[in-house]
Amino acid sequence: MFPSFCIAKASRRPRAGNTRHQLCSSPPPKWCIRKGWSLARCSSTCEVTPQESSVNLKVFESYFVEKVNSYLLKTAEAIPFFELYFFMLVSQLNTWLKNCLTVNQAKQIHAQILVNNLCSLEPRLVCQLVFSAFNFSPAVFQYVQGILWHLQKPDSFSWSCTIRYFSQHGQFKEAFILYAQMQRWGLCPSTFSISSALRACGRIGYKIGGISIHAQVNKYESCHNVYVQTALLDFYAKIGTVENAQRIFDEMDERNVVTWNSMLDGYLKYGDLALARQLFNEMPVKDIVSWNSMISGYARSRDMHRACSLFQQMPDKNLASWNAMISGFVDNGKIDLAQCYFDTMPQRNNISWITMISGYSKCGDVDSARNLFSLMQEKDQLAFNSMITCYAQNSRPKEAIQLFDEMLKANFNAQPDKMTFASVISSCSQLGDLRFGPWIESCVSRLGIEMDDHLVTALIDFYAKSGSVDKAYVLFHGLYKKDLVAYSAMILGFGLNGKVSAASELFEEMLGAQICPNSVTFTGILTAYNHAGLVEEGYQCFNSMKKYGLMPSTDHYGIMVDLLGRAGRLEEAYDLIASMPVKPHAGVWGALLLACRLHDNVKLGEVAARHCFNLEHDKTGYSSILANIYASNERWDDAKSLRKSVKHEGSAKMPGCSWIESG
DNA sequence: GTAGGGTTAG
Repeated sequence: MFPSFCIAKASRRPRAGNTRHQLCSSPPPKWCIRKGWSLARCSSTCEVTPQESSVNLKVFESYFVEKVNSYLLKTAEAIPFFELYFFMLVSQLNTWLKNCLTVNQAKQIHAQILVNNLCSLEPRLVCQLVFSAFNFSPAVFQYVQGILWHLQKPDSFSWSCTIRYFSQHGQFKEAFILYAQMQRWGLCPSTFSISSALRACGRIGYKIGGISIHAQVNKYESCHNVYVQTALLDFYAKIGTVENAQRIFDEMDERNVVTWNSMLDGYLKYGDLALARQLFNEMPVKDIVSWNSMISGYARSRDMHRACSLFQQMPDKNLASWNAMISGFVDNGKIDLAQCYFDTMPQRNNISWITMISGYSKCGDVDSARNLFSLMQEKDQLAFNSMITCYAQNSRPKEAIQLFDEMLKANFNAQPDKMTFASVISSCSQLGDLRFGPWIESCVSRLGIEMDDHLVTALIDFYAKSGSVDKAYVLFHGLYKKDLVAYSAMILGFGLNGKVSAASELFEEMLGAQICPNSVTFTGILTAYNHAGLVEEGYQCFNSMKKYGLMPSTDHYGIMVDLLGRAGRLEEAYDLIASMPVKPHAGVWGALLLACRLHDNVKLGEVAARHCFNLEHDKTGYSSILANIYASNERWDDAKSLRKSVKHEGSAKMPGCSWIESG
């Protein structure tokens, strides 16, 4: 509970002769107790439940009550107690602020700040709110913004702190909005609000924002400040205009190691490794960041040899150095070496674990990923996200959703965010059950997740794959920016739902919007033609892939084989498989086998089935199709002996489970 | 105060 009574600055002089107010009358009053001497509990103004107990204040409070009662008339002795109480109250509020975790708690503490007229604590509250590790939902942002707007005294420091905190906690858009608003309040931005806002613009690639700040910087004296100049340099390096970064770098009177590092990072992002290495060699002082940046630069360009060499040469290594190496091995498909470094490193943090988990996820080793995840001591939001993503991307949607449930129950440090939902929604679309729709939407609104284009695209895929293509299209229309992924999802959605003309129109629209299709887009459009049985259009589309610099994948061949096969062009389908530059997987031969079943072709059916048998351990489905082909051709003996041999191998078909019976 | 290492959608 909050302290049982309120303290406020005396707003008017108390009436003379009233002993109750004698305490405040002389010397000139500083504070008085509003609710009288009985210290009766104020109508409970607040029910904050801070993490730390308020025992000290409570102890003091009872002591105070006792003292006040016994010294009721001895004004001079009561006042020091009273002031002390006030300071304790402030310190208690500070403690609570430190532990304030939710907007609700913040609102309650804020109410107490206002009621006690302790407005000097408001900036603290703002900073604490944004500094806390809890989720930065739009509600928090709005609340913080509200406090800043209504500060009794516009305070540049609170604004700057808030901008910096938002910028440091990945809330870049918010940081920039606050930066812009700050100036509407007539506050001159400090050098560190400028650099924070620039950082925010650089991170989200908000070019206009950063360039405006650059233009504005000249208005202030800050244009010669090394931090501001470094932030500007870094901004241009991040958005990829290295020439501008270079110009700022050249014109700087004073450079520190961060300036050099930012320039180095610019070269590395730009992909000019030789220039980066030259700068690295020229640096007057290298710190650990310089070494780490250079190592990850090499790792990103798949030069693990040079990365290793630098790693061995560097005078001091920190966690980031080891993590950069692990990440490099993971990105280069060397999970064993990554594991080796992971085992060797002197200390690990969550980044090390998460890098390994995502590494195993990328190579499809879900069990190893799960094993690492379960060994993690403190699972944070990103750890849950990486494991959920691992399940989602490795076709284990049920486990993804199960883990999401655990995450909701687990703890406060791991609240789902939009990245979590991207994978959760993806899992739901794999399950293709429309009933997940309302569940997703209620979770999203309950947790205050902002629906960005990324999430909406995942939802488009979900609704399209669950059969609600109209809803998907409505969402598609509402997208802020329709990108390649969104178009591909929608085209596939139309394709799966048999809307071939809509798919092909959308494909044209996408080309008109200068968006270059990739292999997923072609999967979508080919699926559409396949569903409609449009062989010629399919062929044309398949052949046009080269025009976009794309090699048809095994999946694309599979769709074409299916399309040709269903149309009865079995020989052609077989020739297409024979012409494949890569080895066809069982899906491709399976498509031909199915087509042979459809058209009762024993000769090709046997060939296709033989390939399927060689490629897949579980032969039951394929042999069942082949047996059916035999039966249709009245080759009862062959059908019988095939079924018998499969039974003999101990993998008898589970009754009613064959995917072919329904297909 | 600035910089480096990790998790999203088709």
